[in-house]
Order: sequence, then structure tokens, then C-alpha cells
Amino acid sequence: MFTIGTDNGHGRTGTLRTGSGRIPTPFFMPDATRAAVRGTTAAEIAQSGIGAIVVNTYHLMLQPGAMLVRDAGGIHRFMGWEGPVLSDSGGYQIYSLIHRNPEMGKITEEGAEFKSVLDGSKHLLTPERAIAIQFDLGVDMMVVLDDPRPNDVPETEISEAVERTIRWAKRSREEFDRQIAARGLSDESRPLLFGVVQGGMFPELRTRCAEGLREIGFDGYGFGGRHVDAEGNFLEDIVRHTAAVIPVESVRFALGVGTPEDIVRCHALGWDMFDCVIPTREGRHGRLFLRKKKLTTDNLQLTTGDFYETINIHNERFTADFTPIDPDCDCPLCANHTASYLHHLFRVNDPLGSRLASTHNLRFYARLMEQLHKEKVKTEE
RNA sequence: GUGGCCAUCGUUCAACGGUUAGGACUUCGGUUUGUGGUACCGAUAAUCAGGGUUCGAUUCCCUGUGGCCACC
Repeated sequence: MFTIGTDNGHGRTGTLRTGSGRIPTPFFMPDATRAAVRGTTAAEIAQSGIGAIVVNTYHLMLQPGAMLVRDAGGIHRFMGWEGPVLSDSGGYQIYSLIHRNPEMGKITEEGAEFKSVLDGSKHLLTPERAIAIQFDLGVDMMVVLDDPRPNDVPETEISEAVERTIRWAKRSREEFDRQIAARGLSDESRPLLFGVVQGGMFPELRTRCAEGLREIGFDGYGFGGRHVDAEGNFLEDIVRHTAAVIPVESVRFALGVGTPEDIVRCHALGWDMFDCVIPTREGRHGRLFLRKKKLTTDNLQLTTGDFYETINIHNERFTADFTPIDPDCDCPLCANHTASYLHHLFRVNDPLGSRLASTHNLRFYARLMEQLHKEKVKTEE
């Protein structure tokens, strides 16, 4: 499933084999939470150089429902995307929902109880149900339901969340194996399963969680919780430590990472997979990522983000800027349009603006990953 | 031409004769890290002109200018 290649100086490279094709690591996945990378088509995603996407169990179970996606022929056919698809379990989303408004649900040993934001109906997402839903979705990579906590809660609470995450992971694994057997899937055709390492900012709890998950056994392991503090500062020590307690032969998934510099840092610390809303969300709101010369000179500094810059296309200075956003970019926006035109599209609030900005940012992220992957991967054919 | 009504940020609405004339939209900046994001935060910006009454006028009175409505 995961074949480690070389370390090219940026971090380790490799190849991950999924039911929908191989994908070189490191790679970045945009979030198509509700089965859409907002405002873009599957063809545009693929054209930007993005190899895999992330959908969300929590969102899709509510709308349109796992059964409907299954009846549509699975998530790939449903959304017209042929590449690898990973589904997040929804643990983080429910935690966010409850953290924001305790009235919306609660976490019990059985699972996560929550009220639907759509109609107020009550739901219980158990570890088993999360796995079953992901099988119905027909994804290539699954994530177990976990129990995330904010970084600033007491250690005892984090510790309890770690133990629960491990117990849930075990239940998830058992349900996963049942589903494999019931569906008669082979080791070649089955999806990959990821555990999630929790433990907040406490190294010993991260270690404990990773060990508990290793005993159960997963194809890959994720970094759970948040990798930055409240001010957005990168938590280098805990990110490094967590990678180190995950088996070296397993693929490592840094959930929710992140800014370009955070991805570069995480990759240097041993992480292989990333997903984040940033390129599309910020694109929708008019922020564009621009490569700076340093990116092409191999000077990927770990401590700064100076290999790129961002612009806000709303700014007045673009009103009559008839040059491309980035002359060195080959995305549909930069290849065919001027900054002035994009500025205009945002000003008149045409969806084409956020679409072009999103695909531009995805192209930026894809090229960043290509850069990190620069040296050829030794693949075992 | 006669009568009536009206005139406040770019726009549209507030403000008893009484603190620094307020909101919404626009505009100008910024924020966004396993997407409840068509979201959020901040800033700039106005009493039509000239007189009068008053301790004090966006508010009351007069004149002018401009607009809207009705009637010849």
C-alpha cells in the first residue's frame, strides 16, 4: 500500500497505492466536504494537478445520505471524480459543532450524539456506523471516528479522549474487518484505514495513543487535533514527536494541514499526506497564492513562508492591472485572464471569480507538492 | 404658472431644539488551518446655500436653489 521512496532533502517521498490508483507522496487533498470542492468541477481539480480529494462522513450522512451515494454507484460516480477519495470520519466536525454550541450534542462512550443542522433531528454516529457509512460511500481511504479536544483543556481530559479514541479505533477496526469479510473484498481491492493519534500538546499522551493504535493496526496514522496554537504558531515539537511514534513504514496523514509553510514543515518532520480548506476557502474570498522565485531554487525554508506570497484581489490596485496574476502559473486563470478581470469578477460577485481563484490556488498547492516530491520516487513495479 | 411635499455619508433610511449626527448597503483594508463560511473583523465617508429665532438648530422661521406630486 505504501512504498517509501527516497528522502530528497525536503522530506521522505513515496507512493501510496489505493483502489483508484497510485499517488506519489507527499500529496495534498482539497476538501470536498459535501462531495464538492466548492465551485469547481472534477475536471478542473484533476487539471490543476491535484490527485486526491477528501469528503466528509458527517456531512454526507446528513445530505444526501450514504444510501443515496451508494445507489448512485459510489462517491466516484456520484461526483464524477475518478481519482482516490478519502473520507474523514466526521469526529472533528461534530466536536467543532458541540464545542461551539453544547446544545447541539454530546460525546458518550457509545459515540457522538448530535442534532442535524438541517432539520434538528437527532443522530448518533458510532465508530461502527462511521465505518459502515464510509463503505457505503465507496471511498478509497477511511478515517476512524476519533475524539478530538482543544489544546487548552486539562491533561486529564486529553488523556480520557486518548483512551476513548483508542477504544473507538478498536471498534472501528473490528467493524472494518466485518465489512471486508461481508463484502468479500480482497487485500488488493479493500480501502485503506487510518487511525488518528490524539494527545494534544502532551508528548507522552501522543505516544500512548500511537502505541494503542499500533496494537490494533492501521494502514496509516493521522495527526489529530490542531498543529498550531491559538495564535497560529506551528507546534513543531509535538508534530515531530507524533511522527516519530508512528511506524516508519506507515503513511502519515497530517489532518487539516495547512498553510504552505506548515505543509513544508510537516513534510520535513515526516508527514506524507495533507488536507486543508485553505486554498479553496481563501480563493473564494479573493486571496491568491503566488509563487516566489525561491520556490524554484530549492530553497524551501522550514521557518518562513517567504517562498510564496498572497494577494487580496479585492484591493483597488488591481482595478486596471492588465497583467496575469502569476505569469509563471499555467492555471486557467493565469493563462487566460488578467488581474483586472478577476478583480472585476469579485466586484460584481460572479461565481466565476471564486472558481478561477480556487483552481489557481489548487494549482499552487499542487505545484508545491510537486516541488516537495521533486526527485524521482523509486517504485517497486 | 399655482399649490403641496421633500432636501442628512457614494446610495438608502435614522436622530424630542441638547454629548462625538447612528444603521444598512457600497467603497477601502484585514481575517480564514481534518469547510454549518454568499462568512467574520476593522476603517473612510454626510446635515443643499444664505439669512433669522435661541444659551444651543439636522430639527423652528424666511429667501434662494434643486427634486417629486397634484392642478391648470
